[in-house]
Amino acid sequence: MSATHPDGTGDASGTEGDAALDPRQLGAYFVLTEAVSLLQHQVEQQLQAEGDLSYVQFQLLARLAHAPGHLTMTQLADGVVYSRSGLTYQAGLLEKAGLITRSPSPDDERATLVTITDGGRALVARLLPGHVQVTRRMLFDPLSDDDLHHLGDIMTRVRDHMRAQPPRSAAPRKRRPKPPAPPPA
Amino acid sequence: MSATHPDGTGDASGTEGDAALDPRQLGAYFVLTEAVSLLQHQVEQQLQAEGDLSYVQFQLLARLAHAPGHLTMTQLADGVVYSRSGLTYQAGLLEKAGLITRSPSPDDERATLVTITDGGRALVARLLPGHVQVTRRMLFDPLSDDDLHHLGDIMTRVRDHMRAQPPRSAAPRKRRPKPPAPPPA
DNA sequence: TATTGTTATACTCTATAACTATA
DNA sequence: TATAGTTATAGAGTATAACAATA
Repeated sequence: MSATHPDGTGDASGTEGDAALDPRQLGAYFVLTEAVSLLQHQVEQQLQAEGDLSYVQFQLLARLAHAPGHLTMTQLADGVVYSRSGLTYQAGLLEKAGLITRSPSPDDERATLVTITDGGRALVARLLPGHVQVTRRMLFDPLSDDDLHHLGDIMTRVRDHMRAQPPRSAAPRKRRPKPPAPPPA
Repeated sequence: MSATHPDGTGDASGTEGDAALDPRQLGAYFVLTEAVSLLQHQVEQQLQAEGDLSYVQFQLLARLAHAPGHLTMTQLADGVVYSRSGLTYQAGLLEKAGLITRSPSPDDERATLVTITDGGRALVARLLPGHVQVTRRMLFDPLSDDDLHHLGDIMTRVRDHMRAQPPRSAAPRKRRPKPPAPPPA
């Protein structure tokens, strides 16, 4: 976190070739993220309080509960974004809690099949009403049927658009290469 | 979280006393959180790559940049949700990076006034175009003017509704009380 | 006594790289 | 060689509680 070149040149405004967001877009963006952040916070509170689960853990369980059969680790990770090791960590916790089981796949010996247990299903079932209640109270109470329709429609298009986006080479700088330190002795 | 279908277990539906979400609401909710999660991830990547800032840090700086004068720690924390100590931690990082300064308030000797430095403003200015570009590419490209209007309107109402919500006593269980261990000897 | 902010500490989570084993 | 998953480890972030200073 370095304030690289703090040269005070006001280069924020649209002189860069790429058009900037207009105020309405910026406003919509800010209010969207703010609202979702508030919602997420409440949801996390509820899941933690009633089920001792983090949001990610709930997502993983819900995903498994909705899936037809088993999922491999990779399939399970897909869409929950983070690294393999992160999933291994969470799966370890969930397995220790008796909410899922892991077993080798018969099709591909490298793969691990993840299965939700009855306990896992029960927990999801137990948490879902409260989850839904929070969501409704926070998100849907102020919305009309028409709003709901619009919101679902809009965000579906946005989501599909996002999913279709290529990984985008536009990541200009890699974190920091960090030369490998020579091993001692 | 595939937005689409509700769920096979059926235990979400209204047998609990409180009305459950209907499939369309559930779908809208899932797709909303999924889309925002994807967006946030991209935004975080960009801020990290181009400015070595976390999203929270950027939010804090942006908040300061927009504020008329100084903000106290408490004012700054408000809306970014987390604990005082968390803010102190982040403020420490930002101050060390020369992006903000902290000074005692003349009005209230207990309070600390946070001020964004020129370097901080410059950094925000430098990051904003890319930030905006990611946001536009991910969020606004697939949206019409009409969509944008609806989205802003809807989420503003949602946000206001959320902000107006009382802290809600409905937090049934506190984390875990954990009895204080008696100090040894 | 209540409030503002800091500190100390413990814990959770995520990411990177090295590793094993299968394909 | 590439892929699936795990492990080790390090780092960032957050929360809790105890604390000091001020209102």
